[in-house]
Amino acid sequence: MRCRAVGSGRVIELSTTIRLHMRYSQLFLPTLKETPAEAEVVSHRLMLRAGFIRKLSAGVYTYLPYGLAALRRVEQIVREEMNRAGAQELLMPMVQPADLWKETGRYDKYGPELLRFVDRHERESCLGPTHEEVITDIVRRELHSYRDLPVNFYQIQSKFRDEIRPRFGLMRGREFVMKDAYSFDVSDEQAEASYMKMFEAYRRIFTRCGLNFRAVQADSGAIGGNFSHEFMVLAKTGEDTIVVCTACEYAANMEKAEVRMPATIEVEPMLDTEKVETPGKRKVESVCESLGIPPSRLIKTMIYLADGLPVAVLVRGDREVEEVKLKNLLQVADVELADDKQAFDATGVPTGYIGPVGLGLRVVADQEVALMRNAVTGANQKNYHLKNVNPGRDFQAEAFTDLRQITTDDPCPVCGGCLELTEGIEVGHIFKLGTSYSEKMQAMFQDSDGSEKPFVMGCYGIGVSRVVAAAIEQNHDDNGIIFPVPLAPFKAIILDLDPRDERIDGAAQDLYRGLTAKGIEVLLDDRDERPGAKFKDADLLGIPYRITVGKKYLQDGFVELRERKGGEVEELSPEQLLTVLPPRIAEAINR
RNA sequence: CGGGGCGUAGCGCAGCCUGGUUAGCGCGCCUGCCUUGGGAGCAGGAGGUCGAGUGUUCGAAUCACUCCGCCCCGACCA
Repeated sequence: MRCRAVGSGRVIELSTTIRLHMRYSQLFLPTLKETPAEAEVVSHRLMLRAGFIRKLSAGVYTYLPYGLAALRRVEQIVREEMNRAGAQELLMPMVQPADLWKETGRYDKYGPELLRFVDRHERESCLGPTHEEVITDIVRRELHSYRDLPVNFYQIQSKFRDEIRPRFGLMRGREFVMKDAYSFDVSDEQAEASYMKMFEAYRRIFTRCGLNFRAVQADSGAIGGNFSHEFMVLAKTGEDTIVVCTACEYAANMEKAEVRMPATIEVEPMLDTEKVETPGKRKVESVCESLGIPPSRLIKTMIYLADGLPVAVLVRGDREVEEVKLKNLLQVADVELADDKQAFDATGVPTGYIGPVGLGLRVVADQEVALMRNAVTGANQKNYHLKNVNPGRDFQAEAFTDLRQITTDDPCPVCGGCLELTEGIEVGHIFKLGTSYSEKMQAMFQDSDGSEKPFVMGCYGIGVSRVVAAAIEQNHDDNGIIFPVPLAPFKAIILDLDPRDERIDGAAQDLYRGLTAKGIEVLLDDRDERPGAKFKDADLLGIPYRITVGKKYLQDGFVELRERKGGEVEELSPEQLLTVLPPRIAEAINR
């Protein structure tokens, strides 16, 4: 069987649709006036209040019709862009045999996040947290020739990861909807081309979703090169801190952001070391105060336990150690700041007076420390510090490298511009996998020269349900959600302020039919509620355009149009509204 | 898994410390009246194994122990 997976051939469209009742009185949309106590972050609170979701158990939620509709909006955009990029959709099983996972060694390695269980025949199984094994199995069975490549398969599916701590509603659930894609190529170069295609597709997806995001370089680790990116939505409640450059495109995870070595070196003659008494001065601040020096003249000595073994870590007094960088340098699984007792046990010196000079411990230092002249450090003796300490002359370190947290005072490592710190929500992650899975699973194809080669793989994830949460985190106000138009389940809502008044009700109904006929997804609030309740719900639900039919219509034949995200109320005749609104919505979607 | 906290009506909470009648309040829900431009008002009503179990006691929502569930903070990640 030969199949061309990518190409410009014609395709058929089978659209997935979600139907929502368009009359509020018929729609199951339970909104809440009060916030359930469990919800801490905005998106979680608003999703509960606006009737998106209800919790079944920790990290596991039911999507109610309105929430499902929002999810489908994101899915639709994802599908369109994945398809545009030449990927093909399939759907893999959620329950997977352990044997497959044992082939790659991940059955043991994956950890407790992988929910394992046995079926009635005592066969070991697991719930798929990701699908590299399954897709690689498919490909090795079905694809055998370089002529079959490249391919990229994706699915949109519920994943289960038994998270240590589910939190923030849909932001970190145990069950969540994910789009995962896997590419297979003949060579590294081709795989990189596939990667770039996905990078582009992701940019388009998140742009179309109306999100403010950045692609940040992620840990390229063993693979090397720039072939792992995380897509971060900038929002206050993000779980990661990221640094972004105000001048160029640079963005990086705080943990990984490289600090640029300062170009200028202070040239200052080295003075003789001198011991000074500093009784009771243990904090950087108090030492500096009593000696009359700025914290940048002090070398701070932190004792860490690296997989349980003590290491001294040096940074300038005004800097903070970045533990991820430290962990990577030391090549250990875990680093932890020693407490006072552990530090004393390791050095024989109370914390506050520890220093690198004559310290019988492993010492690693931040690169900046190497540039310091005549610095102050602990004297390794209670109540004493040393002045005029010089790296190289007075102590050695096994490494002088980037070990500290980047700050907004540092220049952008790419262009030298100014940096800003923001919180980010990771909504997508793409990386080049190489041949590790295909080799372990013996997934080979025959190349044009007749040789057998392992497929070169890439994998690409999007947290679809998380995108919905992120969109809300980024777009809300005190009154509720402000949906980006492309993600809004309904583009407009008509407030029928008095369904019992024939003229008002008639006008509302006419508008409803008129907009529907023009293909606008509109919600008609025909409930027997007081106006206040309707206004509140319309705001809470985040519907982009609100049309009010009330007294003003009786008086002068006008209905009101207002954008949810703010702005003026426009008074229009129903006819004007029907001509004005549809193009505006179309423009907002295609922007 | 470590640290902190919570579990009382659909939701938000009081009561518990100091044990003692029919366990309260607000919102929501039902009925009726009334009202209709930012979650109205009045009247009536339904709704509770007080998370579960064991113990202490004449008597437990209240005290003790065990378990379960949930939330928040840390290490993981879409």
